[in-house]
Amino acid sequence: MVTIDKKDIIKLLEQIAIYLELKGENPFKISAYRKAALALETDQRSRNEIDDYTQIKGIGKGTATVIEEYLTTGQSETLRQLEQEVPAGLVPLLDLPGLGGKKLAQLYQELNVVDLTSLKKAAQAGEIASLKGFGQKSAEKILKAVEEVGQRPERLPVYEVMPISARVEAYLAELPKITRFSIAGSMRRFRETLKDLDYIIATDQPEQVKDALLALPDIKEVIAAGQTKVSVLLQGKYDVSVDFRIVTDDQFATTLHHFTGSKDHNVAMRQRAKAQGEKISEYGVENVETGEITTFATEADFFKHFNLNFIPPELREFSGEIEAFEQEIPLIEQADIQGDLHMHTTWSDGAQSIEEMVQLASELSYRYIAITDHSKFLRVANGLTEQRLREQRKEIERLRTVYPNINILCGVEMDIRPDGHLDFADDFLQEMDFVIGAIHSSFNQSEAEIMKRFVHAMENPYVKMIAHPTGRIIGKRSGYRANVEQLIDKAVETGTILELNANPKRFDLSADWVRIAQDKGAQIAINTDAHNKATLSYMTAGVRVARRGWLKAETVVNTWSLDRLTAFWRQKEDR
DNA sequence: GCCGTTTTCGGCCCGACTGTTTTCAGTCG
Repeated sequence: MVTIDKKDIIKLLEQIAIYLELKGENPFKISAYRKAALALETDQRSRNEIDDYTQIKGIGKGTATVIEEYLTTGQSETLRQLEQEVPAGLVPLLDLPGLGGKKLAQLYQELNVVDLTSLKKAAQAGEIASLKGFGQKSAEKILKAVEEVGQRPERLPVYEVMPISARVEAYLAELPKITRFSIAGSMRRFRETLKDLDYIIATDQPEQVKDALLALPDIKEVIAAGQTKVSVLLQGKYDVSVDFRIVTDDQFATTLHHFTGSKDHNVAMRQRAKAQGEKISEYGVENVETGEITTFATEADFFKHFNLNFIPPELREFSGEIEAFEQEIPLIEQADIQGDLHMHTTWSDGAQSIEEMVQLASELSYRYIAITDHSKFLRVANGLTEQRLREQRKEIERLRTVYPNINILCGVEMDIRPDGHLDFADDFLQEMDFVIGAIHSSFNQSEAEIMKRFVHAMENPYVKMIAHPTGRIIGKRSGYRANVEQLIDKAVETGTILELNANPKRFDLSADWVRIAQDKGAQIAINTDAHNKATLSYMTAGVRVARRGWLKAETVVNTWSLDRLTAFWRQKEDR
């Protein structure tokens, strides 16, 4: 018997929605299935804790029947029927720009398009342009889309897009006709992966701004150039589409909110507005009765209008933020950070000397840092032996006298070896100020083997933190088979800190996990894992991920004083 | 398909842009 979990149910409902879309079904029916899937996702309970699905708002009798059938038989008659009516090959075609359910249904019915190959054939044969509702331009667009398929991943990791975003922002900052501007969309919410970039621009000279935007360097294609919206494709390692919304200054706050999203957050906000007789659009809040439109100077004022505190963009994912921010919730901020507990130097695989790292950390006004080079097992990274770590301590002691304003900890990022043994014995570990446990080998082990390694490390009184707990690289590899839930429980039990690695390629633990970790009472450290000068500044990105995970400063140990931190460590040793 | 102390029927979030139209549908965010 195959076990079906909540994710499987969510997938089923989404799958049904996709097929209904391709059938050209009533859009509200389609969105009802999507809403049901979302309602399940938002519900904190696991499958076994839910007995009556109709109790969940958004799930009625119909959907509940579909779910029950799926749970008892492992099949869904609804989905099976749809699969018979609609060729499966059409599903991925929904991702092509300009093609939605209705147009695909038409292509299927009139040209017998069933998959990418047949779509390509129809496009190349010039059959599309003569269809009703299509034309020369849409035929060309489809052909182009078909040929470009697979050339770019659908979503790009945020680290690929950050430099492009920085370039666009530098360009906007120089434009004279702009009153103010802001990043919006999923970049402002700081999601791990993005589809495009969005900017909101306030100006009273929209025509000039539009022309200036169309003069951006590296434009590969202009997708839209309307009165309030300019959309371009920027050429780079990956092509990234960038949308600009041009509005007046009084519309800025509501437009910014609207295009920051997320979509689900916006829907929920509009429902809240509706309940008080108002309608939200990007241009303001309309009183339904009088038609009067209210605008706001800032987003904070906008939220205040709905009796809410300012909801940080990072939290606008429809995961409880609207109700929660009826109260004030202080999240961690960059300014709370007192130090960085994970960084490398030329002693192992870093690019900077210890002294350079100390200088840079001083410039960031940190109170303390830990120098944590790799340990001897990691030969490829020039890992340090006991002997070399003792030599490194001498150098650190020398620097302590040169830089009295910052505390420098003698640390090590110690390997947890494949068999679970730690790279150093306890009597050496107790010489160190700070020991990190980390996995850098045998990524393919089973979950049980990986967890055995972690548990053994966490049970050691001298291992104070686990670095990059899942080992993932966003968009590249999924990491080792860590059971994060179990890891968090063990961290709470043993008083071991879990790392939020601020490297944008890692962000490991992820926002979702640190949120759970905080709820369970675990302590988190946000560390850059810097290997050179530039990457010490990853802290800003790490803090934003922490905010996405609703972290308060209190949860994050590197907002604490060094005294409090060492007292916390002592507790673990005294257990 | 879901929902409801204004409704068990008739709404469902809202608007811009494009392309194919001659007043609008489809797509997108």
